[in-house]
Amino acid sequence: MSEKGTFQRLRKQEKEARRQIILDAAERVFGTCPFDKVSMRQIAKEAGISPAAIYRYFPDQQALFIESFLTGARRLVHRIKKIVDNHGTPNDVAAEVIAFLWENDHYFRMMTHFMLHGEIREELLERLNEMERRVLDHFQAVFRQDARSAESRLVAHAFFAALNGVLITFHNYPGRRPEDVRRHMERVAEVIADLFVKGLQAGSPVGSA
Amino acid sequence: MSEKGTFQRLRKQEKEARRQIILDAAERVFGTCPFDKVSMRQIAKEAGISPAAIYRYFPDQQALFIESFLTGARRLVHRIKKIVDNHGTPNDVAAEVIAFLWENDHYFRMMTHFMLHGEIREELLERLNEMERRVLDHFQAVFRQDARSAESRLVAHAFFAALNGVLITFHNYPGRRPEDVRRHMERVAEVIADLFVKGLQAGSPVGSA
DNA sequence: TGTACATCAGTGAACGCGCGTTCACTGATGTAC
DNA sequence: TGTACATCAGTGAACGCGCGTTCACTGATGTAC
Repeated sequence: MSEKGTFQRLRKQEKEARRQIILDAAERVFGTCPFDKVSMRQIAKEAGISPAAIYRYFPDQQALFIESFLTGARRLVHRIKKIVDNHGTPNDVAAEVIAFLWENDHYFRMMTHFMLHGEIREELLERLNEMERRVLDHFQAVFRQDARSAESRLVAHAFFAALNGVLITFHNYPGRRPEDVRRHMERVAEVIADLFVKGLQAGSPVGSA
Repeated sequence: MSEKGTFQRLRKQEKEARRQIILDAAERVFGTCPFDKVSMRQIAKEAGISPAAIYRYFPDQQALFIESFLTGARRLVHRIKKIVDNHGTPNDVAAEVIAFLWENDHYFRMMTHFMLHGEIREELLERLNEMERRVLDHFQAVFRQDARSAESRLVAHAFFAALNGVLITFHNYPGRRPEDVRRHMERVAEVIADLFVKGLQAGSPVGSA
């Protein structure tokens, strides 16, 4: 009985390991190919299996993509948390977000994809939301406002949105070399972080004259 | 000779009118169908012609889409200009941008599409850039900064990016009714406009301690 | 005025492509008696 | 230990779809003599 249990556990672990191989392959493909060009066939090829085999491990493409995205998002959240814990500034956080999503463009692409092209299954959406909430918690903390005030949450929302906007707006900045685009993003993000800090020092964010 | 010229001019006008019919049809299709689902076949159907006929008036899909986008963008720029000319505030501008791009979702979709999924032909890109420059000019003006300072231009960039970010980030805000989403966007945009104004009053946007 | 030709808008069908996903099947391994 | 059966990973080919675009063609109108 206990041996049988062990066997089953082992097989489950092996299955999990193979699942991870697919995720890793997906990761690599995302790294070399624009997100919206990535296909199940490509991922299968990179993983060394047939496309049909993927469906033993993931119900469909959406589940696989979101799983892959969450892996990266967890890494980013972890980095943000470290900065906030070490008494970093909003500008430090902004720089980290820009850097991470610049260097891991596919996560950024997936994020905007999920934000814009809805139709995400309820249970997957919940996992995305949970991630967003964690980001917002950290953003709220870095501004050192009263964490329970609704306005402070709104500021976190605004900061999150603004940083996303920077990444999107200048993504295809025409006629610039990539390093110039990145530098521009960093500067704009810095302006935003700076204005947020100064604006918050000046008074309650909304309504007070 | 002069009659011949008139004839040719008339025919050119007629051709232009038919071109406009296609653009209007595209506009209507965009209004009822998510941007990335719109096809040449659909537009042709709405215009009452065959898909092949479209190619007499536009070299390809990209040219048609960008032309359609520019029509809407021109309208938005015009509204922004009016607000700035009438001494509106950044918050007024923010509200207008959110309202317009909320109500004309397809323009917003196209904008993000162009920003993210590059590969736009040089000559069309230039027309998009020109539009962006006009928006930035007005943004710069509404903050009443020194219009020639590089920092003031950077603030305009930041404001533009932040507003885009608001529209994208909360576009699919889960489990909310559309009017709640819109209200949320308005509030977040208000926070941003407010923090920008207060932050600018507090001092030079970047670098000054 | 009549005729031969050129121009051009527009059509229907097809091309070629790539995609996510499914299906019938193989072959290996584990399980029960 | 041997045998019949169950389980399951994985495959190759195909399904069904929709897309942007092209092509050979029609038919109407304008033009030249």
